[in-house]
Amino acid sequence: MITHGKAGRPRDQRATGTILRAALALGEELGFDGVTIEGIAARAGVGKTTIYRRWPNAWAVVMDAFLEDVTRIAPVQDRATARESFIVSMKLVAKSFRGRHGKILRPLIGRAQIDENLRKAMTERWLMPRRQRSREIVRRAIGAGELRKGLEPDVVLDALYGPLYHRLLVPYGEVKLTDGYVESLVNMVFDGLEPR
Amino acid sequence: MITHGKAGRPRDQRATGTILRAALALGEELGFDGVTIEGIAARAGVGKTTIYRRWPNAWAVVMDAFLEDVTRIAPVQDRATARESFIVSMKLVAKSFRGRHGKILRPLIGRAQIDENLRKAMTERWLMPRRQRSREIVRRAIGAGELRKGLEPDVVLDALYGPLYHRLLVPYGEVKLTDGYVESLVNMVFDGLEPR
Amino acid sequence: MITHGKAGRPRDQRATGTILRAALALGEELGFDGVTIEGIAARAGVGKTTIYRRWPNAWAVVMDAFLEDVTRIAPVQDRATARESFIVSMKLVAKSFRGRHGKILRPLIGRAQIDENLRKAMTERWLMPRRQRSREIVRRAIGAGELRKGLEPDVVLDALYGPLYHRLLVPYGEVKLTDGYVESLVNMVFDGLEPR
Amino acid sequence: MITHGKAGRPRDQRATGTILRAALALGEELGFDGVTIEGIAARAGVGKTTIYRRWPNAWAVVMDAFLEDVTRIAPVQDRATARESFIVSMKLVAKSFRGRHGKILRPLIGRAQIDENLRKAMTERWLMPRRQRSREIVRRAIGAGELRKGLEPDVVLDALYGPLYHRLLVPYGEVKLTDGYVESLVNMVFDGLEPR
DNA sequence: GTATAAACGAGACGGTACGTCAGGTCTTTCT
DNA sequence: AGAAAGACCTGACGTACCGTCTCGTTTATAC
Repeated sequence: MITHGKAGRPRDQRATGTILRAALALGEELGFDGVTIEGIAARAGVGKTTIYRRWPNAWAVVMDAFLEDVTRIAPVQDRATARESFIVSMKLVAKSFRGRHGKILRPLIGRAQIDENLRKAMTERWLMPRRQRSREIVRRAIGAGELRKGLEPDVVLDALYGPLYHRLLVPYGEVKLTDGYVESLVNMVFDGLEPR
Repeated sequence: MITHGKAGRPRDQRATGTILRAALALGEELGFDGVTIEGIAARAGVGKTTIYRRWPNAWAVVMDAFLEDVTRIAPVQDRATARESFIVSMKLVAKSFRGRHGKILRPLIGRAQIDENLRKAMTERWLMPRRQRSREIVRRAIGAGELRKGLEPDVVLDALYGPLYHRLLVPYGEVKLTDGYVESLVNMVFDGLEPR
Repeated sequence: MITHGKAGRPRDQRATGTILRAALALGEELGFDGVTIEGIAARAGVGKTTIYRRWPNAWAVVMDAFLEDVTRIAPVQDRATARESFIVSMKLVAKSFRGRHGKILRPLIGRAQIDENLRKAMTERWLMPRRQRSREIVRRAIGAGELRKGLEPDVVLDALYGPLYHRLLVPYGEVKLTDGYVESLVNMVFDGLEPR
Repeated sequence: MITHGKAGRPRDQRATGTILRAALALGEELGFDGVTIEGIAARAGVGKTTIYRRWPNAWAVVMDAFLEDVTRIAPVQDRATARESFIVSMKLVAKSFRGRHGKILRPLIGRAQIDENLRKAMTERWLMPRRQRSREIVRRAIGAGELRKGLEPDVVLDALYGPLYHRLLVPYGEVKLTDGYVESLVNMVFDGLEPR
């Protein structure tokens, strides 16, 4: 009497989408700490159990809603030179930080400081893949002689992307993530601080 | 008949300390999202009103408890050269991130993404003063010819400190904030990525 | 092409029995208010729909399980005199109250105070038939001169059986339904309270 | 430092009353199994905790609401003879069964079959006191020669009151608790079933 | 030295959301 | 077409904290 995982009513795929959209809408209206399982359920016209069957808590829903479309926004760009690749890629990232995604991302990374599962999801489904491809660009540029031999790709990437996240997350003033900022940042890191 | 704010029983100064210590203890035991006004009150043997009279919510208590001793930990160091100053200062910061303060700081910065008052407190009472002094070091180094003319101090500081906070907050892997990392990071940024 | 009520898979008759047994078992383990359609289904290894196809709710299942065997337990006894008939019959009833059936009957009558369908089922399938036969015994005894003329059979039966149910259901102390109690009760009612 | 059970804000006595009244009102509107802590709280304009602080569940509230005024309704009456005392007392009981209290009492006794605390409350706060006084009447009547020597008061009371509860709780037909019924019942029990 | 005033601990108050359970219905696949 | 499995929406459960509000008590300044 083998029931090979097919018995029973299948999960309603439309419900999943409705829930994700409701979560984002609520977050944008009330702020993401105001997102509540009960709120999502009411907004999506869905029972609470239907949500709990898919996610363990409200933040996990928001994270999924975010990851759903973040991947196609701001993908890592590959250009002729590393310098150019990073300027283009990072301008895309800065743009998404300035816009709708920044509004979601800040609370999400914030919450991830406390919620280990959230942290893991963010790492595996978003950041690691980006890192991978970026590391490749650095390695190729080293091989091609564009970048100094002996550089550690991860340190390089920290030096480039670190400041972006720093400005997003760490509140030391009112500085903005403009395209100009990205350009002068990348150039500065490529050229070094000292006079030649 | 003006009673110039001196009438009535004065606030118990010992209670303030007890509350702060209780908040930290609870945070370290349960995680900082498990810190609750009721929990602190019970732990400190204090009424809830006594806490609400001093702080608006539990995170504000934790923030105060943190700021209380963070200032004397890892103050900005000033050495003969900017490169040296940053290496020393940032090693202190890295050390505090690796230890007890990192455990508190991560949740706090996390929560500050959502709580505007927390963000403001952190900026004004901790980050801005540090920035100020660091900016001065950069400016002096430019004047002394150690650093390239025309550099914007804030971009420089982002390039140096950004990666540190990035590794603390953004989960892309298991890299650690060692002293060696700080050294190679600072040197890399000072020297630039390209071969000379 | 008429398929007159024979089409499709026939109901599994064994399932009916399994369900009834599961309901009783659960009731005896958890108390009868802990009996749940989901619980019965899980215990009987049966889908919830299979139960809903046969009964409207959990109490109806329990009622059926009870009525299944209550009829053959404690049937109304007919002896030479009414007094004897009632002593024997009521001792049987008292015995069943003291035992397993009392454990089920109390919650059932309790629930019947609220659930009109339960009340109806209990009346029609259990109590009315007994009443009928008991009334006959009373009427015959009146005709035979054993009982006073002009007595209303229903009042007589209330006076005899009422105390039994009273002790079962109404909690005024710790009195027990012993055989001795039945005997002295019946004799007292037959003889009257006043000295002759 | 003795805090003699007086510390803290005292319970709001008006809330207690509002809750009890809300519980009864809901019960009469929806039926007593439809009475819910959430419903009572909403109706009374009170937080759920305020109810849970006083009672463990909805039935306990209903029981308290019932007991509140049941004591002054239908108190045990004492007349010249036992026969008269019981006729008057039981007519009062029958009347209350026919009216508002019967509507509440049936579900309550019903639920008490399942809920041991309810059973206990009903016994101690309502039934036992009545029993006590009724027993006294029986004993006095025995002493005065109105009743046969050697009668057990509890069996006598069962024979008198049992039928009343029987008709209230056990569904064998549509017989009503009229004054006439009470009279013929009491007389029958006093006189006995057999012709003299 | 007696008011007056504020802080204190305790704990009740009306709320919101939690995560769970069961209800009764509906939708699959299997027999 | 019935059965099992299991998803669906609904509604109530009992709990935890929220931030506010009495209480009675304590501790200080002001008159």
